[in-house]
Amino acid sequence: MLRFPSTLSQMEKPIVSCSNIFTYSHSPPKLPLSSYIDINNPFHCLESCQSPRELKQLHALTLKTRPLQTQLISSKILSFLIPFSSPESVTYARELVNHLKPPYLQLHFYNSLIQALTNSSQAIALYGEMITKCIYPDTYTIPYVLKSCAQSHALEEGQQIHAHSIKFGLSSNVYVLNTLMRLYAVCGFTHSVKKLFDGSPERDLVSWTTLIQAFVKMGFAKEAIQAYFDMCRANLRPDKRTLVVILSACSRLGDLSLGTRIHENICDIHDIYSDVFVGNALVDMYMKCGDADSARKLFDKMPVKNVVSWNSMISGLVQQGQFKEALHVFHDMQRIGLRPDSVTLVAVLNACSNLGKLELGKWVHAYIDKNQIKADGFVGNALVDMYAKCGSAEQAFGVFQGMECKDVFSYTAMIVGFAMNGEAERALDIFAEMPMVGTKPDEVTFVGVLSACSHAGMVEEGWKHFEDMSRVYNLEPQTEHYGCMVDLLGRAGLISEAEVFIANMPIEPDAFVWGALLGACSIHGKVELGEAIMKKLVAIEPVRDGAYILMSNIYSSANRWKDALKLRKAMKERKMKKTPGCSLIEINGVVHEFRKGDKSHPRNEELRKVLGEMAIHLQNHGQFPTSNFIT
DNA sequence: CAAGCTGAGA
Repeated sequence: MLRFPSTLSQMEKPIVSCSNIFTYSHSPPKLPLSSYIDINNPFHCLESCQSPRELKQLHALTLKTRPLQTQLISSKILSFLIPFSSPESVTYARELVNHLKPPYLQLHFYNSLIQALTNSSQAIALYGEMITKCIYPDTYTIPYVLKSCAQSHALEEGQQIHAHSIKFGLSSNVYVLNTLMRLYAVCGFTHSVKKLFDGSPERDLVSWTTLIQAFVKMGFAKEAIQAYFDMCRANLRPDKRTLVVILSACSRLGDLSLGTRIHENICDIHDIYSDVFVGNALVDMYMKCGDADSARKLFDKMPVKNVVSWNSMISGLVQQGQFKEALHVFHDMQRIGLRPDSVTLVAVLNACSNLGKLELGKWVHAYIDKNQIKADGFVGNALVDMYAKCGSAEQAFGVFQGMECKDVFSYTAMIVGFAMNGEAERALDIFAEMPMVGTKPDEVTFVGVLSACSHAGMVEEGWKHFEDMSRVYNLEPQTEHYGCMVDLLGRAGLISEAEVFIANMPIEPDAFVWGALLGACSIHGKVELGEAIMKKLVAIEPVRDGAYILMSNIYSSANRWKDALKLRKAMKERKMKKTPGCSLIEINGVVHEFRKGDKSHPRNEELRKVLGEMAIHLQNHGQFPTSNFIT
């Protein structure tokens, strides 16, 4: 006998008075209950039930009037409930299934319920109960439950179900194949996906799409493209979903010509502008391949745009270093009244970091608080980075402390942030916390750590961390790390140590490393060594101006004006232009940009007067600017 | 008896 305590108490009340479930709309209201019920067939009232409560009343009533038919009744009610997918009806149905026994308990009840529960992690448990009751899966059960496994990354359960699919002879079904492939794809087992695909007698477009997707997800973009061509060769035409996946492979490869080719193909086959997913994938592809103009053109032509379309534009521009343009697009987005989501805000914060737009960054922070967006993960990390790069290490630290789940990126942002703002000690304190919370530093973290040591002149400490990289953390130092070490040694005046260090490098020193040593020569006035490094640097990257400038500064400080002039001339002959020195400051929301030699600022005269006074003030206190202070 | 698998942006 079923027990539904709340329902029973409901049932004791006069049911007629509380609803119209047993009546038809034209029925007179106040007749006794018995006159509405067809005693021979109480189930024909089912369709008039309008709420779970009414259904429970009918259920209770039928159980009372027909105590010998509880199983039949429950299964009838269940059949009626199945098409409704509201949470209440699912809960009720799940309870009914618990009490049913074969032959009333049918496979399709489980199938429907498992499907309805795919998002709730109960699907797997229900599948287990089904097996316990000796009801065995068919080609519908397996895909539903596997979908749930894939969603919750339940690899072990998924593998057991994989075994079931073989045991019950279902593994040649293409839906079973596709969902199995999906399971292994989300768990990162690309090899298993490929093996399943290759071993299957039947594949459809979904199988190909899933295979390509698996390759893309794990960064095998070339294999993804290869599979795409294989698919075309097998005479299958891509659909919208395949195209989205293959376009993202082009994005990752940065292969503009392939991406453009696929774009042209799409125009032949589909009306692409009707699908916002394809449009977004195209915008993203053009952006990641460096063609911002084509991306913009496509974006403008899209008849339907959503927040992802805007985000693709904004983050694409940020990635290309077009920060001001990115903020322009963001303001357009606000003008049309589209609400930014966390992805938008991350991109905007990134632009703020690079432009020093502290005010806008603060606005984003306020927006995040006001809209109860969690300042965790990407958003939290972007906030920390923004405050740090805008010079507010304290506020960066505030956000950092408030974050519930800090990952490597959070720690790295904070360490680099403190290092950049001259707080080497605090940077190293944060670094020391990492082992305590079990977060493993990565290569970038060490760039922060080493540069902190470098700026604070902590030679010993720097050496220790550099050695720990490979010894403790199993990280191979890259040229950036060698560059930091050269910088650390060089700044501290240990130039010959730095030279030995470079000579012993296991990898080829690049411009970054030689540049650091040249910088040290510039600080310590080492002309001959500088000249030797200069030659190497020009050989590695002849178009960059940095080496020329540094070297010419070395000549100038050694009063070798002729040599300095010669270098400047050589630059002119090679048509190299010096990248002008540039600084930004934001006051009351307006960014003021100053380039070397630029006199265009409206308050230029005043600024120069103040700078002159500051120079005199500094000199009176024994500080002498090393180069032209006023330019 | 009813039903399924695959898509975008940090």
